[in-house]
Amino acid sequence: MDQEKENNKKKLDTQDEILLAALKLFAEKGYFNTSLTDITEATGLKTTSGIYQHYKNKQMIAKALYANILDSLSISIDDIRRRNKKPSEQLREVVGLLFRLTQEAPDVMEFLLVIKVHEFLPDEKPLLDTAPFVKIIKIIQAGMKSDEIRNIDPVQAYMYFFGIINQTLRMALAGSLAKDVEAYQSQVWMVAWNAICKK
Amino acid sequence: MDQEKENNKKKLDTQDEILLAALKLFAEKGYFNTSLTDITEATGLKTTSGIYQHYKNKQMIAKALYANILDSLSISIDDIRRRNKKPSEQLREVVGLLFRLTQEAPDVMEFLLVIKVHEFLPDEKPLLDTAPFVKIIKIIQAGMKSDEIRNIDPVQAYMYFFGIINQTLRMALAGSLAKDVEAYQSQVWMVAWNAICKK
DNA sequence: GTCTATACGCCGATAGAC
DNA sequence: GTCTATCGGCGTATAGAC
Repeated sequence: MDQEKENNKKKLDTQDEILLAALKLFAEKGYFNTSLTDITEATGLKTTSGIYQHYKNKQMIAKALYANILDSLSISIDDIRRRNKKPSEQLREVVGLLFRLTQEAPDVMEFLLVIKVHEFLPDEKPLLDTAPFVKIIKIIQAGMKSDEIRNIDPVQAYMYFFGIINQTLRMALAGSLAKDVEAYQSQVWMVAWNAICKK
Repeated sequence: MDQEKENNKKKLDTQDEILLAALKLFAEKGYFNTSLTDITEATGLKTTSGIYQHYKNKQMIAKALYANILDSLSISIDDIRRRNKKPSEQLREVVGLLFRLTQEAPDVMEFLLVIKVHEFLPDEKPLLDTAPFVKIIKIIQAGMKSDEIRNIDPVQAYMYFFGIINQTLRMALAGSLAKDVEAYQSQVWMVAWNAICKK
């Protein structure tokens, strides 16, 4: 019950604190510009030694972090597919999710859209082969079957649609947009959807 | 005349050889994963000391390289604007240029599209404030005046148009496309142009 | 202008006490 | 599980001979 109070705001164990600190620092300064000392300080530990209790080395921190992000994105997409039947609605909600993440968790989106993961995790699969993106391709293919989306190469459809979406989010992350990202969402959706929808 | 022979194939002085080696390595492995030793070997020198005759430090190599790339791109765009009157034609040729560069000088495009320059050159201006991109925005604005392009925020038009173009080129660079980039050029142009053209 | 030799600092990582 | 202490290595950079 004393412990309960702790649970309310933060039941974060050290493991997750490390991950959270690393996420912020990697997004801010990049993987190579953040030392274990930086992560240590941001976590509240005194020395880097504490880190090694939880992760084998710096790379493994990044790996765990990346896996977490992809997992959670994958789960969110599953949820969206479950709640919506029409591919167009599914895609619309995925866009909503990505805009919301850009607003509320820009560090996460930085990881997904701008950080070059393969520079420090050379063994990871290409992003397109990754669970969440495979699912997005499936949505697109379903949209073609149901005649909502033009019948072209799914990868090309992805390219057109998420080209526009991702460029918007990237520019938002870079601070190149005048207004909040969310302000662009409905317009950007329309233009992107228009690039792939039937007729 | 003896010297003339040299001029034909390569009048590259050591300065440029260093830049060329650095370009290749930075594009391949990233800035932080390439040591001065790597650059030294790729240049044909024996030790890193030779490098310091030409550049103050590693960062200055990257800076010179980046400046060169932006300059040459800027000049190419000037040339395109001079040779074509209609903004749509100018934009079409810029797209042609970018596709050609992606095919023939992928390292250069890697630098422009995927490398996070600010991680190692923190004082550079944002890409959008850079000469070639200011000129592209001007083309877009001209297109609006001449009623070829929808009258929206130029930055948004840039976002839509180059969102599609750049995503295509990025995927080509990542090896995610089945065919040569050039094979996609005309289709991608049409979709991108359609996203911003009037009616 | 390129080599030899060498210095220096930082960071990642380990051993072991508490 | 966190701290103290410390090591080893790599990568940047400099001084000076050729």
